[in-house]
Amino acid sequence: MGEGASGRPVNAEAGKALKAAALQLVRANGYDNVSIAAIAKAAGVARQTLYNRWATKADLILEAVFEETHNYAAEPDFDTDKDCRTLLETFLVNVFNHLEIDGDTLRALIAAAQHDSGFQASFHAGFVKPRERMITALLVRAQDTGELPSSRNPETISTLIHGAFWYRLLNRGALNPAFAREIVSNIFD
Amino acid sequence: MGEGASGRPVNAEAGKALKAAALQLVRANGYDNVSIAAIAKAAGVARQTLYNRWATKADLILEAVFEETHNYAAEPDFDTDKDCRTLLETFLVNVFNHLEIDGDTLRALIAAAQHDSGFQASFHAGFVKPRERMITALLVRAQDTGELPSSRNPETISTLIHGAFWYRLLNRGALNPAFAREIVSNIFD
DNA sequence: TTGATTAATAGACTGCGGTCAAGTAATTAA
DNA sequence: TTAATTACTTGACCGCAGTCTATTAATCAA
Repeated sequence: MGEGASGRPVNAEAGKALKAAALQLVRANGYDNVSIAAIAKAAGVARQTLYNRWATKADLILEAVFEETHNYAAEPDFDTDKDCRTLLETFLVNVFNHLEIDGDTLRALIAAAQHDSGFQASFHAGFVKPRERMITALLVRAQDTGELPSSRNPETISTLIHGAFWYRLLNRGALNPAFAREIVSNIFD
Repeated sequence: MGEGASGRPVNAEAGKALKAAALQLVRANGYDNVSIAAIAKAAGVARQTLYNRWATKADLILEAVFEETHNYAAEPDFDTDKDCRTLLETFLVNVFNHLEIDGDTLRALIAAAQHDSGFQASFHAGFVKPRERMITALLVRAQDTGELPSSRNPETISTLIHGAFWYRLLNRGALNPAFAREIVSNIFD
């Protein structure tokens, strides 16, 4: 057993090239206008190599587009003396901002999750659940500081917040700072 | 000009048969497991006849599944002396109930709207917008009766309510009376 | 060097949604 | 009866996601 047991070693470059090509093509042309074949061709790799690494197109795009998202500005900064209300609002503004780049892709991934329960599971684990936890944690903290009545249920409020965001996204409504402010105001006022 | 100008008349039976077959097959097997060809075959009609009437599979299913929904229990009953809070809660419970039949189909239609802007438009006009208006009207009434502070924005609250519902639906969470109660409680308490 | 093992390639294949074009059937007007 | 018009049928066609199989390439162990 052990790591590199035997056999031809995996070409790490191929995986990187596929993710890079997928990212570039999808952002340029939109999820539905980019074929698996085109991504493989742009990466200079056989189509089947792609399927060796990811089960579906959606799995590849999820990883390609959102592994870089983990880096910049995902988690809200807990180590400030700002109040939770402000923390939440700026967090939402940041998320909404990023969606100007990847909003269309995210819409396509949510759609893909609806007819592929395998992808649904990884999408939920890799995207949905972590964001739910961030907001819930922030709300719990708001209860600690007394900004939010302890009678409210943080999970439910988290659902309300994410729901508003998904609803606007999927119906192509505006996701701007004003909307972030309005959500926050409805939670805290 | 005028109605039946000339030419072979439309066979109304064909349209009905297609909707009936679509309804039955989709509820039995799920949206993604029913092909256009299967629906046409079950209706005893050519595939092209289907495309004479509807632009896409989604358009047909939307009409087939939700024309009967217009009938039973869509609008909340405004002519009672119940308070708006109760009205909203029972309305939500009714909607959630119906989703035990057509929830999967609705998920598929929301997904379809994400990669077809033509269908997106008709789905929004025929399904999304009417329901938004129902809830908004109910909330305005709640402000009239004083149940809801007039400082709140009914449109935003409507988005929060629908969003929570969509979020649960798309993430396959439970849509039960307890959730309806929790939503209402977060709006009115 | 030889074998076993695993990766990568190439290409055929399936089923799907949707389009297109040619032919046939049913109706109205002349 | 004939011509025009419109609906319906039939079957070919396209591009796509995903599967399958046979072949070739790279590595380790004997």
